[in-house]
Amino acid sequence: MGRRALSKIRRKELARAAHASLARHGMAGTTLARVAEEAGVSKASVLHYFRTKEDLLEAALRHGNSRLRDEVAALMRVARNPWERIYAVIEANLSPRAFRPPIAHGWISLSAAVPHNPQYQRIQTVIYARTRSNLVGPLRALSDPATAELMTAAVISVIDGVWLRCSLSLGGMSAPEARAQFELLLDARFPDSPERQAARAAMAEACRVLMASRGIES
Amino acid sequence: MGRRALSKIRRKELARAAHASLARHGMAGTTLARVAEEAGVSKASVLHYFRTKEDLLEAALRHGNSRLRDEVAALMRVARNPWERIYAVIEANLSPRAFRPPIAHGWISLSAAVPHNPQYQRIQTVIYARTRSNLVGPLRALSDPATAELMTAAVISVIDGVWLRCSLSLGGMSAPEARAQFELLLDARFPDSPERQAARAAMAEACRVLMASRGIES
DNA sequence: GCGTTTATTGACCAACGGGTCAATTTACTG
DNA sequence: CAGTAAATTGACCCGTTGGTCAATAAACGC
Repeated sequence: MGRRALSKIRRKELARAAHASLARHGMAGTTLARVAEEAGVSKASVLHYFRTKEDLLEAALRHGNSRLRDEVAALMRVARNPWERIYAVIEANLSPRAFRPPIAHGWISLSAAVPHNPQYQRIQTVIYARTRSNLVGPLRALSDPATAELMTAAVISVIDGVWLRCSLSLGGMSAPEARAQFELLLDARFPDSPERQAARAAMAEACRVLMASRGIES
Repeated sequence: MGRRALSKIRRKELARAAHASLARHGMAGTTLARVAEEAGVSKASVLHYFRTKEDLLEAALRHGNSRLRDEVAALMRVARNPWERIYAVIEANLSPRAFRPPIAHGWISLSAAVPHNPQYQRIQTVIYARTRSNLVGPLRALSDPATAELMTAAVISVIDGVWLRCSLSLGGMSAPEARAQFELLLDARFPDSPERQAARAAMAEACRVLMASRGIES
């Protein structure tokens, strides 16, 4: 095994460990020692692969987001029309793999750090732009540009809102509850047409299949 | 001046200082020394009024929320019908006094700490329950119970979403943009009736008057 | 096999954070 | 005024944390 490949693997594993620690213990509780323990290496080793803690957390942020991004990408590849693309984004954000209190908590912890770290801010901007792009495209196909923009912003707000609520574990925001909110929001401009119903069912099923194939239960 | 009253005042001032530090420097950057500096006292004095840092931050959380609560309460007293009560909640959450990146940042910072502190969790639960109650009441008067519940949850999600976006200062979520999202959401179940239009205008004006009377510019 | 990277680690360090304490000053009470 | 309680603070303590370093072990190229 090449040293180069090993290095990549170690970095990935450390990013995963950092993300796990972030999810379980939050930003304050995520120390180099804990990440090292989680990864089963020494603290000095962590610093060997990441010069600073900020670098490590940045990798953790990218790692955590990559899971969601892959989820969205997988469903987007399955989607065949605008409605399916919209539901691909929604279902990916509610998939049992991602929509869980610890994951949401890690996400919020990093969001809280964004104003103090330009690098985090850049990453967040990219994430935001991608989600926006994924939504505004299909919505433009279904409505006028202004409506598409507004609906996109509103859908993103609801995503952030339900994720925040999920991270707090208060009243335990569940995926079905969240789904109902998205339906309500979409109702504001779109009738529940057969195409929309079919797309909703198709993407929910696609998400279920993807989860089941990975052995993840909802 | 009684010692008792002085103590109350000092605690309030320290809570304010802690909240200000939280808004400016986030949770990690909020140290006892910084709060002391912000309040113009020594670090030991801070510990004299709050046995522990957790106590201090709890007070800061209550303080920050009390401003929003007072805002909502003031507008709710002005409101005379269900629609006005709904817009009272929305406008209070978008008032220039509260809807600002630093304030939102402080709020998110504390939200990130909620899973690690039962006391914070309890406070958040109360805040959530109050907002919910403020919304579900008027909504029940305008629709069936199930719709009222769902719309309440969705409005809260949008509130949290726009606040989170506001705290990130990405794309700079503005109050008008946020307002448009609430309008869109409400459109899902309610026509833009004359009553609704009148209430919207009335509460926006009431909020403006309240702000102006305090010398706060939007 | 040999020299040179690279990985890994324990030991160590300086900075900092929360929290304690004793001492001094200030304000109330009788 | 005297005495007591509260306020205020500087000095100090100690655990933790991010980060450094030199030493050792492993892996690679030749």
